[in-house]
Amino acid sequence: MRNFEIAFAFNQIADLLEIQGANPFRVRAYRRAALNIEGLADNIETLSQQGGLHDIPGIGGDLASKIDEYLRTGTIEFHEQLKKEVPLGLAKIVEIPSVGPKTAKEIYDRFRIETIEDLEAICKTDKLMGVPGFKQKTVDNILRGIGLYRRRKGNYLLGRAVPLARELCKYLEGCAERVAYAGSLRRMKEIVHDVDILAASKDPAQTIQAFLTMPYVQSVLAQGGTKASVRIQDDLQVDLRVVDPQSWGAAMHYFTGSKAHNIRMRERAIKQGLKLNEYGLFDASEKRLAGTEEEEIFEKLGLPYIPPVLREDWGEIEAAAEGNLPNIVQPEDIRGDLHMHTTWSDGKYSAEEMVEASRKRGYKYIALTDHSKSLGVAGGLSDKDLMKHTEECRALDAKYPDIRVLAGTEVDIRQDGTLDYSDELLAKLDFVVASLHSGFKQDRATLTARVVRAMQNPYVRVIGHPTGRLLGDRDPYDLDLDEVMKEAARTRTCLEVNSNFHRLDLNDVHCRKAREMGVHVIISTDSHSYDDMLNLPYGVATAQRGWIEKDSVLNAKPVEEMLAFKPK
DNA sequence: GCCGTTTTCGGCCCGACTGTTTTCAGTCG
Repeated sequence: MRNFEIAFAFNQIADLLEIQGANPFRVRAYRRAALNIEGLADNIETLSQQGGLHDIPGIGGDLASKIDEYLRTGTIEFHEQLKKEVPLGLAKIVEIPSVGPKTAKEIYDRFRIETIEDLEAICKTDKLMGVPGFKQKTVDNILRGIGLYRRRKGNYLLGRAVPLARELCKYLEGCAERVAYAGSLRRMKEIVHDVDILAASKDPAQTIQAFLTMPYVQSVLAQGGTKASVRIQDDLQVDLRVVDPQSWGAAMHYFTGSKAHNIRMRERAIKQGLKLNEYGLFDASEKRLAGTEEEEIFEKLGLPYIPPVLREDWGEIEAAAEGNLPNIVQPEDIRGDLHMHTTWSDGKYSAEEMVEASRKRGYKYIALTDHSKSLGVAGGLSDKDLMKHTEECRALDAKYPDIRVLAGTEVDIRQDGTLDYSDELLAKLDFVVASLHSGFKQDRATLTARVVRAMQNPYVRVIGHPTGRLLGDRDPYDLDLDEVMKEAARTRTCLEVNSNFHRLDLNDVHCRKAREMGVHVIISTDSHSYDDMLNLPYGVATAQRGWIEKDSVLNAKPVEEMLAFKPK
């Protein structure tokens, strides 16, 4: 997919234009286009060939021709021109918190600094102090921003941020009427850069004081009458905003975002002669029409409630207006976990222990899918052990009538695309997941062919963690997902949404694509321990962000129906 | 640069905090 390349180019154009002091609305146009291209489920090349670029919101004649230019030539002349006019290093410098385009340009014009290192060096001299508008505090802030920028590589994974945010909210509960986290965390994005907490309080000063003195706080970054920012352990920034209880709903909506979604909602309000801000929804005479509850805002704007996971301006407002919001899968729809490991391979707990843990969670069925023989490091099962494993699954199934225990495997797709067990063996199992665990560096065609071949096996029901990425650690394999999804739809092979928050694989954008291509998914935890089982909500949220409906989630179906969904 | 219930020009979301300023620009979300 060239989508990300083009989105990157547009974002960079926006940065460079901003530094040049271009029309801010023009800058915003590039940003918006980049955002929409990133969130696109379709391959932009295909879209371009079909003449469908204009259907992307924010893409008009000019940007469409720039996209075509990029697809044709690999560059955009305007982009190249800008890069000659503005040093690229300045675009990096603008990413430093507290350094915006104006500051960057000012410093560049005076000192010709082009890198973050240059900037740091000059901050450590007293040269900046002579510049109008620059004093010690400004310089200190830039230095602090540089430090923050460098550490930002440790982006916070969703699965780490959620428990932390819950803890912080709990801490503040005694000091406000209502407390909740908002922002990208509430939208359940896979990576968050900060935590936004909202509090409703009649005494904001007291709430803010409590926030600033929490035991987790390392330093205070900003504080005012209604908002404050702190840094807590591991350099995570936490922002608190305090509003009057009657504005709770409006503020929740506002601070949940996304920004693009908010802008669209405000535009919708304006068209109805109303004004929407974080305090409420108001008519022309400033009369408050809604604001205490989030639901009221949608209602007064003539929309059904849009869940936070959908608020990305990926078409949800249009869908809501037409009554076509997807009936997204819910955590309670999940009837069983179809990807789990035990001590037979590299799991921490025995098969029986995993069965009991699953019963406690109320699952109706599970598949114990230990690794196959090639995966020596993970204690993959020999042919003989696989049969013993199957016997134990059958025995457990008989012992616990309230849960169906399926004998399964996570079979390796070998480097040549064959599977690690013979069809004869696989035929004896109830549930087969096939995954890549080796040969990640193979070229696109080879990797794609491996997965396609695996899907053509009549026993393979699921491809596990299809893209192989590890957030922050390993890029996805170079796979032609278009091809994979086409074959998945044709062979009725499911793709996994792996709930491990280091993976979330498929991701939200892929899920959206799967939905559009009619591919079924399973949402599973790939549990190696009890703790891993708690990750399910992250997988569900990822599917939700991809508009996946209950009907296309294999493990939301009753067991017989699930088993009857056989691959072709 | 996009876009249209104020439609092909002239708008474009809106408010808080900081640091530098005596009234505001820059940055951020």
